[in-house]
Amino acid sequence: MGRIAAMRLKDLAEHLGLSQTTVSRALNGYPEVNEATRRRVAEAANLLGYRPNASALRLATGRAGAVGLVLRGADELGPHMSEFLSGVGSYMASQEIDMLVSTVANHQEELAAYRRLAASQKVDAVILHSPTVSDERAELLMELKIPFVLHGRTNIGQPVAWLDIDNTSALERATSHLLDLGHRRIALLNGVRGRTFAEHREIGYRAALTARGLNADPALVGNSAFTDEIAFRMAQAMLELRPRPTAFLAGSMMTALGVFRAIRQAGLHLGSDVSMIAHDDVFPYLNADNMYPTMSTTRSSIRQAGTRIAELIMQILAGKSAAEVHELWPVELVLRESSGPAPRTL
Amino acid sequence: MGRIAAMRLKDLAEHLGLSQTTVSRALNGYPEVNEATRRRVAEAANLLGYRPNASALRLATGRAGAVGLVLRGADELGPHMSEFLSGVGSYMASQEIDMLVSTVANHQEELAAYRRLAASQKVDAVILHSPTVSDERAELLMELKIPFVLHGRTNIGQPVAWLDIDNTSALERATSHLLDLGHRRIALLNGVRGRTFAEHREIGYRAALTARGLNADPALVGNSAFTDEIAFRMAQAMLELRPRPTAFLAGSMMTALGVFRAIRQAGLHLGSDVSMIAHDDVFPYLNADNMYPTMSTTRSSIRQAGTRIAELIMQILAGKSAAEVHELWPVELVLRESSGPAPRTL
DNA sequence: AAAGGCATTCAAAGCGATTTCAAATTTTGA
DNA sequence: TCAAAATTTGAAATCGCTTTGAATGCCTTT
Repeated sequence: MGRIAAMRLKDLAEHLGLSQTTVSRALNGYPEVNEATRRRVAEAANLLGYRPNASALRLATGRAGAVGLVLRGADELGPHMSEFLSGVGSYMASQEIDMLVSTVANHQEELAAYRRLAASQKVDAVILHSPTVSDERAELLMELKIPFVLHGRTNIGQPVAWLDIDNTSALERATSHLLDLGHRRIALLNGVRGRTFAEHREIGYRAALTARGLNADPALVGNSAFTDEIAFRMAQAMLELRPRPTAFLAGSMMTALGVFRAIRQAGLHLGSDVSMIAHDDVFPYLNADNMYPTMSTTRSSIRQAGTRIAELIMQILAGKSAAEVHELWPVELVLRESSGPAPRTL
Repeated sequence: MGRIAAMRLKDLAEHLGLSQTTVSRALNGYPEVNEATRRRVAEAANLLGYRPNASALRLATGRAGAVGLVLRGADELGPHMSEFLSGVGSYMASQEIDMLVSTVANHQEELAAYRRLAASQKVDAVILHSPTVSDERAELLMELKIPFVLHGRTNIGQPVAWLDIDNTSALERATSHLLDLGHRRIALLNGVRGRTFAEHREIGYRAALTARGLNADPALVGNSAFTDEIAFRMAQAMLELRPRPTAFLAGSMMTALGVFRAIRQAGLHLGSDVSMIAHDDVFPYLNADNMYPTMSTTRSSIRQAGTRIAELIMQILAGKSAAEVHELWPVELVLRESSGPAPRTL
């Protein structure tokens, strides 16, 4: 109610006995203003805590000073997303750009949300994530002419700015390593079907198998969201197969926790009876090095990706062409205790 | 660059052969407009995808249409926060209110961030979280006259709108239950010192002990952030004490994972050699029921709290007095396999 | 001494909405 | 039938900023 009336440019100008024009210019670093005046203005502004009204500034400049992020299902704001977000945020904060986070219930609503963002001009750009192989949202954003950077990759007609990690190569190397250790029945707990990253991972997995003349057993490939519970169930079922898998490729650390539990419940030992390599997005609160046994991982910091994507967004907004913004990050393979030689007997 | 020129009120008005005034009124449901015209306007607006420019609307109405959330450390955007946020978001989305998330490096920056939000009028209200017993940020927000709802409680001179869970009672009941089971050396892995919720939990813990004529052993009380790694180290150290603790109260599910690992590494069994009751904020991807053994918990959905706080914010903005907005939520005690009778011998 | 140039400053016109106040039209009532 | 009231519309002011174009004063230059 009794909101304090924030100081306006006009007030500041009157206080200084100057015109709004001059004060505005002084604060925004325009050259045509006397150095002495500029200092005087800056000092007063600082002292009185003046900051331009954001809405007015946006209206006048036409820039929203914000980037949007639409999350599907509200659950999508899980550990991956929050880690990614804080990466984005740490850079955006330094640029005084706001992050506008909205959540929607489903695909249709998501498309509607982008249309709304475009029409109401609330954001200058958008970060698009978890793309499918041919992503409708990306097409819509192109059509709406709202700049965006994609976290991941997709195949639509036009060039798109993106940053992705090399999932194919990561899984090919992880799988090859397990094959080197003598494993022949290797389970893949992958992300949901249709997502580009999941497809890429499966390609890498199959490539490694094929290179040894092996075929993937469909019973050993699961697609699902990355929660410990689903992973537990899938791993449990797979461990009941005969011959059972001797190794698991887990799509995330949450998945790894579930698999781990299934292994233990089956009375088996991780690292000897069964091996596991998990993908690690590097969560500060869940460290592969501190697990017991320590977890072998394919590792890539999703937070760093967020920070970099924020930088790329700024480049796009500065006029760089989307066709020139592509980054494919390599993924480390870090071997620890959870991956060992295949057991002699099953 | 070649941003598509979004349709303006003026364009829409011209298209309809009406004045901006009438169109604006028609869209905003003012009574003094002919029903036929209103329908015609609504139809055209819908067809042409018109939405008011957010900045202009905000400037004209003086309402920002957004609530702010400042996160300290960017790490603060961990699993708790993201779960809370998606609770907030799900309600805010239904009200067409944006969430403005910013991250800061430390306490000083956080205070500065609030001053900035106030001066630039980017938000109508703020959600304050993780308060200390006497929270400086709350005082600042009062001073800045920026409405807010606190997630947790604090003690400053003036009345503050808040929603909190009953941490004291939760820990008192959990501790009492362990005492009933015969445990006498019960470790408390609490949140960082100074935070209200951590103090409240310790009060509950001590109250239960005192009721049995026992004293808390300082060596069995740890204060830290809720990560599996720190919890692992603390639990490990405590398990080396003689006599060692026979039960743990874990502050979060992440903490529980670390304690669990320490127990296993010490060659002990959870549920028989050592008991544990963990606080569960209800993460969809980490379920106490699906752990092995299943985890006894004090449970309260942090997501639901977020949703409710969003509602409370809207009430505050609608003019409800902060003094009338207080909610203390009970916490469930859910007993599962991880808490059992104290072992006979140590 | 007049003119041109430079450094500063300012008045006023946007930006795209809402809202006040007045005008035009229709309806009502006597 | 005509004034008064009710209904419906519109012109213009306003929100707080940026930015254009003009104005001011002071040096130089010729």
